[in-house]
Amino acid sequence: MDAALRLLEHQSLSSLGLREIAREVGVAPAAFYRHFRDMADLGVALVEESFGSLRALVRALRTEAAGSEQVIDRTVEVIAGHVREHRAHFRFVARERHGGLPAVRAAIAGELALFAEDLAHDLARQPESEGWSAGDVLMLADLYVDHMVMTATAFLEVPEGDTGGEAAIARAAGRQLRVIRLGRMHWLDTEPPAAGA
Amino acid sequence: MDAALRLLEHQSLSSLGLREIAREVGVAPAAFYRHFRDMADLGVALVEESFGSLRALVRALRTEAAGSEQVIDRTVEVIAGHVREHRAHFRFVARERHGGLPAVRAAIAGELALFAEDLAHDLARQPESEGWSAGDVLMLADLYVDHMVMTATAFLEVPEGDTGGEAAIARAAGRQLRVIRLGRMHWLDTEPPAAGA
DNA sequence: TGTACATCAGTGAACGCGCGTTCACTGATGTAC
DNA sequence: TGTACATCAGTGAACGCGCGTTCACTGATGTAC
Repeated sequence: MDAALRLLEHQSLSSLGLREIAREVGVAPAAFYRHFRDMADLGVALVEESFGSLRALVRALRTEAAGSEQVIDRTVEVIAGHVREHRAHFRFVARERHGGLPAVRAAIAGELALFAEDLAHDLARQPESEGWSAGDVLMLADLYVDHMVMTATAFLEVPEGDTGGEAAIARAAGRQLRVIRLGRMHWLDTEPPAAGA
Repeated sequence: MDAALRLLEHQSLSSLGLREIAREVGVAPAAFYRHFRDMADLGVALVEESFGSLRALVRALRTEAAGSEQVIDRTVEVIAGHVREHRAHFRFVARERHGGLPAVRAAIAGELALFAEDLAHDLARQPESEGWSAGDVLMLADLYVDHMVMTATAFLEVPEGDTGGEAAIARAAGRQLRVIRLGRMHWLDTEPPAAGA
């Protein structure tokens, strides 16, 4: 799996060959079958490994004081740090999210949906969500998750070690999160409190 | 190009073969070279074709009355309509945005940046942007563009003809745009008016 | 109006190559008694 | 403690196949004079 991840830095799963991986590992092609049925099988395993480290990210954010102004900067910092440390995993997920193999795509979509549900659960318990319908909380969670994905992707596009580029993305992402937070705070100003609940 | 687009519905460009395209067209493999140098060349041509129709979308949105509440629903409708009519193009762009071929990725990133700049220009002329720095307007435009991309992608994930699924995504996207719009309206409440300008 | 030439999309055969997959096998490690 | 057996990762040779690319070619269409 490490060898595959290494090779996937510069290509997508559907163009990666089983023999290529075996060569990188230094092993006969047939040895591949001792571990995976086919490439889709490998892909799903890589998705699981990738989201394992993403869950660590969620846990880290969960322990932060929620709703405060400074939590926004911490959130962006945590994402930046995780992307930096798990570059290959994030790149793999970004590539395969809309990539070629349906099984891999489905696995990623499932993990992201779980992610959004967890976040919705956390958001619902915050005082800012008083008066919000469950559907609206999930909508907000989806917006946050989408934004996190876009931010992580933006970090990936910065060449490794370019701290200036990273800082620019962090600044923009932080301001965007502030826009969303302001919108959240004023959501009930215009909507009737229990609309759609 | 039409044949390639047809074949790209179920796979990514890097796994698509030149012979496969020739077979779909009903032509000898060598005929491919009369039109494109290689697959990356084809990919870039497809990106240009795809964003040609996207520009029509921008123009359509530009003529709408800006800033009003109802423009949000119209925006989502227009995106939904364009995705429905140019499904193959959008799917191609979504796939290759982070896909395997660097030339294709670069072409897409360039088009999206142009797209965001255009939108920033439009936003800057709206009364709601009074007191905003140029950087903040571009940040907002990026947020809108990212959201449009996520929305278009979400529409793609709905099976063709599932109007119920489409409506659910349209509803969620509209509410998310309202959150962003509320945030935009209250942006200057907390920031000093000319901050960072 | 007719003729000579250029352009251009497509042909079909051929090439060498790397691919995924299969097979019976080897040898090391773990387990039961 | 020793023996017999099961498990399991890896081997290496072989297979048929489809790939990208090249080549000299054909025939239709457009253009110049």
